[in-house]
Amino acid sequence: MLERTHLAIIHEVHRLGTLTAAARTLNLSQSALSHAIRRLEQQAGTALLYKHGRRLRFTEAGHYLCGVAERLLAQFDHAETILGAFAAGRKGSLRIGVECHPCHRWLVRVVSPFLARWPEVDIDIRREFQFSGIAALTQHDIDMLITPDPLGAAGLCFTPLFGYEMVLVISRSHPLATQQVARPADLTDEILLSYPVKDERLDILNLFFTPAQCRPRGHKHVEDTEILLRMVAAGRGISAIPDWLAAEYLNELPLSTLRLGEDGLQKQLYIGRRDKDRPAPFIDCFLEIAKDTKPAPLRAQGAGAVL
Amino acid sequence: MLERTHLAIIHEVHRLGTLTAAARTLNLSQSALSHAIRRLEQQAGTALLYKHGRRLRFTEAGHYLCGVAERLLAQFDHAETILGAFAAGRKGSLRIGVECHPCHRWLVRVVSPFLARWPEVDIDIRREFQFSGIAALTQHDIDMLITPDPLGAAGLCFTPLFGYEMVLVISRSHPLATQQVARPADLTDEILLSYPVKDERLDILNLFFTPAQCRPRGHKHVEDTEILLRMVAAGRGISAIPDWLAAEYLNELPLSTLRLGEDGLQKQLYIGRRDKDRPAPFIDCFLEIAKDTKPAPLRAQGAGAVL
DNA sequence: TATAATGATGAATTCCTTTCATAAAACCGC
DNA sequence: GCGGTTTTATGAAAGGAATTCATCATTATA
Repeated sequence: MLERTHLAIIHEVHRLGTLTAAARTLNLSQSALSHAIRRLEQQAGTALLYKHGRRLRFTEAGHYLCGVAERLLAQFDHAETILGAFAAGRKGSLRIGVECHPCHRWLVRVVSPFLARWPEVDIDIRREFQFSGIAALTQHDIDMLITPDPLGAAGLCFTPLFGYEMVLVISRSHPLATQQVARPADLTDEILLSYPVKDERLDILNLFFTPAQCRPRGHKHVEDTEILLRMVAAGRGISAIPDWLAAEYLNELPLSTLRLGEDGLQKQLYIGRRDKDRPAPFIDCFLEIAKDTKPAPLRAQGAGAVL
Repeated sequence: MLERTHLAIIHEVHRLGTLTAAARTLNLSQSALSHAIRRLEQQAGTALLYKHGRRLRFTEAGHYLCGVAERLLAQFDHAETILGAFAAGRKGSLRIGVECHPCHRWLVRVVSPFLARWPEVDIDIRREFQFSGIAALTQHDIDMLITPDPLGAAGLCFTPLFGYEMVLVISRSHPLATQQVARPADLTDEILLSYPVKDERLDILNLFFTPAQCRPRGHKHVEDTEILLRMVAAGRGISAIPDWLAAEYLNELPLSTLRLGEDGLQKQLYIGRRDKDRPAPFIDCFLEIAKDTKPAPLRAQGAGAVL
């Protein structure tokens, strides 16, 4: 069977002209090369070299193999280089799952410096999971998960990123706009606008309405943050979004924010990864950048601010 | 060092999903594969596979290597196929030396069916030799030599192709045109036209003039057969060419042919090749076709015919 | 929960590669 | 032409790396 060694021998003999010289550069004995070539010729069933004087010349088959060697050896070398890059953790790809719809704007601010720092690492961001983000992480479908719900799972670990408060956003012309705090009972006539996520993953339902045993009058899904907030501003519904996200839009749209209940709906964003992973350096780096990246140019503090 | 074996293992594991199955198709034990992968991982410094349940999954580096394997293994396979073609003698090239200028027209009639029969064999025809055709053959510069002068040389063998007669061609309006036989003394006032070949290789000098201790008045070289014969027809000189070649032109040009001396100048064309060569089948095939190809549509028999 | 399937591991073995020693051939300078 | 040098070829011995064997650990399946 044709092996890389054979190609290397053929190549060096071609380059240097003699077995002896090739043997030197390959750190082998001349005899070893002679035997190796002989074996290869026997297996191939055709001569590759023949003696011309006391030098060697290539037969046609030998010349052909020489060309093969040149191409394949280069590919082997390249493969080993890349593999080395993997080993050093320089190259790879980071598949990031995001279970936090409004995080997109924050995420791009993390990704940009990361991409500059790790030019050979590709980033892939996924929002859709067959089961859950946790499962995707466990099954190696993604490498990191950004989520506000660090559900315990064996082999995973979560690092807190930053805390934030989910706030109610309503049109500035809404009757409640003058209040500081919203109570579930105040909102039973409203239409809730949310990202297209299952109900059980919506904190405003889980932690606000359901405990109070009431629901909004209706519930619609809206994909895009900007459109969602414009609908809210137009009085078409209410929504709950992170405070820092609301802050970004308070300038542009006639919105008001209210605290959800007396204590507010406090959340924390986590970044999760597999425990056992040999820590690729760029994963740690991503984590560092993520931790250092504040959620947004936070111009409003907490809920109730209008600016 | 990354070897073909590693690629094969990676590839089969990817294809079949388990070490055990891959080991079966590779005729190795499961243990062998496990060890091999382990070694490779250690050398590469990065994991390639990891256990998921009781199956194996590829890390990113593993996936990368998988792609490399697919590409490289295909190239190895292809190289071995080609090498097999060389071994079977289907592929190669035939460098044919020709020491017989007028043979060109005959040669193309041999080469055409040969090329059809051996689509993977290239033919290269050479007329110029640094020393002699024999030397070129001995030194592997050519693989076959077509020559009328089979000079003995160690390691070469010659096969006779066909006999022919060198005949004198003169203009049909030449005073000698009515004669059957030319004698050297008749031609001492003539200009000899010949192919650009050294004098010692010209039979008409060696075997006709020189034995009679006389020479033509002049001697000019002409490269092209057609031009040479047109010059002869125009009375600008005389020449000696094979009878079968003359026969081709007797229709078209006002030429006459005369026998050179009482017995004519009888020649034989040979094809020579190296003795020791592992007989590539296409060399034998070329020889067969050459033997079966008569020199030309021979419409005139012998010298003296005019048609 | 017992059973089957799969991978991992350490030690022993086998097989292939390499080396060593030497011969043979070819070139070089005298 | 003849030693001296350079180069390849070869057979036997040595060395080392890949493979196997036997076994354990883990996970899925019935």
